[in-house]
Amino acid sequence: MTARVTMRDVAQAVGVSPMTVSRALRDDKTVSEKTRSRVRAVAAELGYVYDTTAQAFRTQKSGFVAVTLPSVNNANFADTFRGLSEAIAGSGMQILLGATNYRLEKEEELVRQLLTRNPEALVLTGGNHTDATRSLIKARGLPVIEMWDLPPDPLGHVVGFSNADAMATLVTHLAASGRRRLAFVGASEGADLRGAERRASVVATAQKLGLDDVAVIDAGPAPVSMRHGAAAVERLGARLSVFDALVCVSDTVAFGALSECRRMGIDVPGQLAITGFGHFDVAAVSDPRITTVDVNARLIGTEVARVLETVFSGASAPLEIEVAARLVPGETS
Amino acid sequence: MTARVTMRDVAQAVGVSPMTVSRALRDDKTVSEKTRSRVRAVAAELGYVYDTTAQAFRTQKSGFVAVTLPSVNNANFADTFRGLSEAIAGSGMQILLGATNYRLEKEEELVRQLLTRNPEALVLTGGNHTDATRSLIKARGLPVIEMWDLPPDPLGHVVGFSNADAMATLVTHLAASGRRRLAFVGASEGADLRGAERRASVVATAQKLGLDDVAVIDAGPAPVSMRHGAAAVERLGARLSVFDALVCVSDTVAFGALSECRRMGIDVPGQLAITGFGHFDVAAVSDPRITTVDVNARLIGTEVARVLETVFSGASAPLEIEVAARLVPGETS
DNA sequence: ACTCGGCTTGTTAACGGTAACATGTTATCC
DNA sequence: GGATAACATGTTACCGTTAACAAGCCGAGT
Repeated sequence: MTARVTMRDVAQAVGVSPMTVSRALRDDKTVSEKTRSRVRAVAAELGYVYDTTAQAFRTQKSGFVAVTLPSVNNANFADTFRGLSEAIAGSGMQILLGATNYRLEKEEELVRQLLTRNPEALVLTGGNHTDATRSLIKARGLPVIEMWDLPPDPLGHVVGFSNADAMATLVTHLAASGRRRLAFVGASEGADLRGAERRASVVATAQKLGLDDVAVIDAGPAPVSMRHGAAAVERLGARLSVFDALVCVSDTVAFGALSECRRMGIDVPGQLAITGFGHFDVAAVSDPRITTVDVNARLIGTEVARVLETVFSGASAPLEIEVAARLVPGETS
Repeated sequence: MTARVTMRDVAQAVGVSPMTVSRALRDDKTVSEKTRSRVRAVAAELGYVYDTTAQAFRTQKSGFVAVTLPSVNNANFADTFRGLSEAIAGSGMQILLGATNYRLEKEEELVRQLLTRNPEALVLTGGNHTDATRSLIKARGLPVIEMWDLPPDPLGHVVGFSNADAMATLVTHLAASGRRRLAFVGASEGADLRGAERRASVVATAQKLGLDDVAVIDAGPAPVSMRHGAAAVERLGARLSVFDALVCVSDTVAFGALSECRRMGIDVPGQLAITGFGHFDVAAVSDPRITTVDVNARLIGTEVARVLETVFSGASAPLEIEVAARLVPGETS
């Protein structure tokens, strides 16, 4: 294995100083066109590969944006990630991704790890963090964006929507079409915080509208999947007839519930309404189509990218961008 | 903004040399227990954050494993990613992720970019790469793993399965249950290479078994989604009756097709069989359950992690690990 | 008491770039 | 023609950490 080719080698081959090579490769306007092209050619010929690590070290700018997501295995978060990656690509920033598995302690560990890489900004999902996470971040003083939520006490910038408001709209829609006996199907207490917010909102809105008390059905630990939704309905069995609407924490759960209802011969929406959350493909394609809430996951990503651009170009005041979440009526309600 | 806290500061506060701090923080056994704990305490007190960039630079080991996936927005690849991340977490390696959007040129650009970060290993999806990508990688001489395929001429290690064999099994299964007029629903030519392999295998196997010539139905550019599957069936309309089986490139497409069939009142599997690929949740939960092929996406990830461990502990010969893909009969065939 | 070896700590230089400043070189103007 | 500006390139030092080697200290063995 031959030693790696550095700028020094390229410089020597061209007959200039390493500094000139550095400038030529970075499109610094002070190098002559002639020199630049010679440097480029020689660099390619020698198989020179730029060392971003060295650059990051010297300039103290890593070129990284650290991002934490609860899970990549979720079409919504994956959409956000994609929107963010694609929109940020042009700026030369690279994403350093970590998954928290819906756990704040894992998030803390992750943030700790990510910070050692000197990211130039930090993007977190949600507005809930351990105290240690919060102080770590504050001490570091780097730009932070919280997304997917509208935290009451944000760490910095925010790009999100109100899970509570979105759910309230959904419950109001159900009430308007005559549903009164709601059950909320979601993850067990604790883990999924946005899910918990949705649950609380369903309970509160139902109360406000004078509906029956909402039954809370535990579909298992977060992240709850299609299988969990199906299993929850299966476990309910005949007791299902007590309800006239299942409000599910996400479209995946709703789809699982819907499929199981079909197997059990329950008429949706005749006997039972089912709603989801997230506007996943499965909700739009399934038969019947599932009533859901479009949270514009991809847009959240691109908006985060826009905030980052603003921040990197030297912005000051924390931005708070609210992304519209809108009801998407389907055939299950 | 106060200047960042470095090892020098910690050293000064403790009254030792930076070297001792370095050793203490890295669990070098040559520091005394007393010194180590003092260093730890002071570091925490001062809010010292280890600088991995500097370490990576000095040691010429980045601690990164570069990974390219066609898309994160695909439950299979997301599973692989998750399996890999979780299995690799203990080794202290961090994943640097990039998405190719199913395009080899994008892969090349990505590899080029990732290499500037000095990854210690490179994990690529599939065995197809541009010539430039291949030579870039070979020149660098770092460990490579190709996954999700069994390339005839691998760059290094391999963890995958034969898309062709898996599809052949599926077609054989259809033939055995009397289906003879197959249509393959997949992405347009060119983009999705594993999809193309599957298509070729369906065509070849049908021929070998003496079935009718397979119709190839273009559902759109990769990645093909549920919506694409539904739209393709909708476009076919009455012409659908020509076939007795739709072999779809993935479960998402199959689910879209299935849903549209239901809307159109087509009896599945009575009039038409539908098969998918990938063993996504949606295939297992939908009613009817979709016949599919389980490719063990998560296992691919964990196996890749195992290969990496082997490589980092100084292995030599290229490993080729074949992951079993198995038929999962459902209710749609 | 003296030597030797093991344990713990310190010193030096370097990893590959680039900011800041210095210097050389060529046009431009009166 | 000489001064001045505009452009092109070079020099120096440093970013934070650690490998390699040097050195101090202490107890055991003779």
